[in-house]
Amino acid sequence: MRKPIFLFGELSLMSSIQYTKKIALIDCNAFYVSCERLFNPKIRKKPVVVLSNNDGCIISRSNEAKSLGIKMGEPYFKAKEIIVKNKVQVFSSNYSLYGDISRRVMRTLKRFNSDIEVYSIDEAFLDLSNFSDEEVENVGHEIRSVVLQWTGIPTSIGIAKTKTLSKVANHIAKKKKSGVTSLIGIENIDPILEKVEINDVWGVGRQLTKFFHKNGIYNARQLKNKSNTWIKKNSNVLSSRTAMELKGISCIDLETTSSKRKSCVVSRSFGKRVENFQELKEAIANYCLNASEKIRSESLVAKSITIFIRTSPFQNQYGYYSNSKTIDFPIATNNSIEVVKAAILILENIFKNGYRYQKAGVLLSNLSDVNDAKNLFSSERDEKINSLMRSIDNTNYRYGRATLSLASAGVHKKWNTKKQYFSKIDTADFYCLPSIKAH
DNA sequence: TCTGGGGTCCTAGGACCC
DNA sequence: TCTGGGGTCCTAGGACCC
Repeated sequence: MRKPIFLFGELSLMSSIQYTKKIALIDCNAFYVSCERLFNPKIRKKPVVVLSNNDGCIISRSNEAKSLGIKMGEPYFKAKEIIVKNKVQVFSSNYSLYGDISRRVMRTLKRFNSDIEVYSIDEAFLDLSNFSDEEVENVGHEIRSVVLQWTGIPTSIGIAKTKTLSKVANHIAKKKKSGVTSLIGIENIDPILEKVEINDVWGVGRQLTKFFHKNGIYNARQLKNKSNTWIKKNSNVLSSRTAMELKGISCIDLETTSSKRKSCVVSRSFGKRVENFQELKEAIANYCLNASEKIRSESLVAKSITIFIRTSPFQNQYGYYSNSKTIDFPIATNNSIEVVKAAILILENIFKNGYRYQKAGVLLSNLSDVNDAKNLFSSERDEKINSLMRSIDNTNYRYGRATLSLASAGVHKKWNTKKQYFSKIDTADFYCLPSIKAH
């Protein structure tokens, strides 16, 4: 839950009774690259990049790769020349590895305070309000060295009074060798905020940057000092929140309890363009199996399903087509068979012949807890299907995904994602343990 | 030839109602 | 022929995040 934004009168009242919060943002440096390096010491000092699914874009870069001018999010084929010339090590992404290392990092952080918000796979906010102004920076250094020692992952840590300011602090920490920056106890942070470009502020994306530039706001200090009335009138409540947070007034709370998700998407770009209906159907069926399994594992059921398909937005010579459709299930479900059935029905509806499809996906939405969703109509048949789903899940958990599947999901999977540079490291696999040769 | 995937929240505008 | 105004709810799409 977010706190309301304080209006003028309340402001002085609130600040007089509010104790100073201290929020740390811990961010893993070049996280995916760091994970690959853990298991491959030879690439420690070398330029390394990790690619997105389908080996499409560059989504993680080591410092050495950054200084070669390789950009975040850049398509791989565009950077290939620099990569080859400089012998940059390239990896396809290995999300189960990164997820596993991430959990280890978060577990380590929890030892410092259980009030933690795991914000993303490589970031967490930690409440350090219990420490004094004087000691909090040292605590940051302590966290950093313990995480490095226990997990091998280097981090940057920013500490400040609000989440947005701790993001700013983190941004500064990234450029420092010590890797830790605290803005706690600094009377006037304007000179610091002045050096932070407006597009580097958390919550300010491309569109807002354009808007702020048009209105003469180029850095974080300028936004901070802009009147709240002006911001609310000319922008929106989110910008207003950001500005308040820059002023040191916390508007975005730490969310320490993980809430249930509201939607679940599984979508992929194809390794090869797909033109025929049968293959598209197989792909969609596979995504449905993944999505249903995922929500089953979280005890959720979906009321709605959306299917979308599209051709490449970058290659218009073949004609662009994109379409999606949503339908509701009669009764909320997480049953793979029902989900696949509904999906194919939609696909038949939106599929058009003669296009080279590049991507497709399924979205399960209007999710609710399976126990809340139990209704009067559940029958013996439902129980049987549920127990079938459970045994499929258990089998697949034990013997690997796709051990049990549906016929509609196909076997050839010509459309499957490209993963040319996969590191094949599996932390749950005995055979992936580094070996030590005995004499 | 080759351009990721998975989320959340906000808002404008349409549908509907009285 | 002339055809209100205001409220609520829902949804699609946009913007943002990593």
